[in-house]
Amino acid sequence: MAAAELRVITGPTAAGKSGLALALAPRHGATIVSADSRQIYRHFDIGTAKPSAVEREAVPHRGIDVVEPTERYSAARWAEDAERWVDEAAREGRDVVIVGGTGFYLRALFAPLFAEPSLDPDRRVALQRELAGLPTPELRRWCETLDPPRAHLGRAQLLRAIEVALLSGERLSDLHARPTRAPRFTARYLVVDPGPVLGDRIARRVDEMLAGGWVDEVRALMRSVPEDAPAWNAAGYEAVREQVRGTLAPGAARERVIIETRQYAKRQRTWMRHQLDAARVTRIDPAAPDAVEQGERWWKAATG
RNA sequence: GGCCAGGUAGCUCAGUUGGUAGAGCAGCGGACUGAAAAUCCGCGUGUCGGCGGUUCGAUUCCGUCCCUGGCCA
Repeated sequence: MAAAELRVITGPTAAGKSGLALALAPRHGATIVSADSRQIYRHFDIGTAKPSAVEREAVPHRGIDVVEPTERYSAARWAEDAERWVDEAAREGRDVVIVGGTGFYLRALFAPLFAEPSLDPDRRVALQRELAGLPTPELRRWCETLDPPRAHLGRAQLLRAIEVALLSGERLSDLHARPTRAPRFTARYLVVDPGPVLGDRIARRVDEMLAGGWVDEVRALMRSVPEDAPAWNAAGYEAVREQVRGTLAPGAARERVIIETRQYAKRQRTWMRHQLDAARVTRIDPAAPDAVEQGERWWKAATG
């Protein structure tokens, strides 16, 4: 069976992906499937810019509020869930559009990850505890002997490479080289990016979040969610936590959040520039007066 | 107006006993296979406030002017 083509609206954070999707999806009776590693978490609403209740009322959404903040989610899991959401929509006779800026999640769906060997959970926890205390250069040295091709990567990747090598006896880089199952879907991307004004849009959105009660949201979450829960791992949340703790002045926290968000947007652009198949990408400036019409044309265009 | 402290990278500052300068942050580029809003890697020429003077050579010393902050009038 040939892989079906899915529409994907992506682009850096705060570019206006969601707004465009919300304009296009209802016209075609489509369900929005979110590809966003932070909106996955329940209760982290304002700072992750989740669509509002009204917007979710107007258009069915999947991929939002999927797990608790303490749970570790993953690209592989999202890809699995996303396939299910797409299938569900198909059964309901609905079209689907994937919307989100987590590039790694998109890749996991359109280029399936390798089949992970089973790793003993107990040994894994013990090993993780041991490795957590080691400085990054030390981990890098370990990786240089255990799995050299991965040794140039970041701490999170080093930990994983060491873990897999020690627990499975196989190198992650070797596992990656094995053939994976064929993707069920191919992507047609609409990359939403307003260009140089993105920085201003980010600042404006941060101010809206702050005005919308983000600090109160964080204060409440600090009471109910453990300090090291995975969900905290989102741009800006740490700065707001510091503001709540009183170790960072509100103005400084706002600046910090804006800077971190811009840096995140920059990383997304780098990813999209190099990792997305350019032949499948249509770019769009959300500020163009005919942006929705352009989106409409993209929606209807059939490729290959 | 007087005295004092400063004016060095976009920002905060270090430094040069005279041989034209370097950190952090920001910014830019890049990596990325179950934590990805994460995790990492690379990139530092800037009239050293202006103008004169001394000197082979001044960002550094001297003079003067301008600007900023503080104190005194």
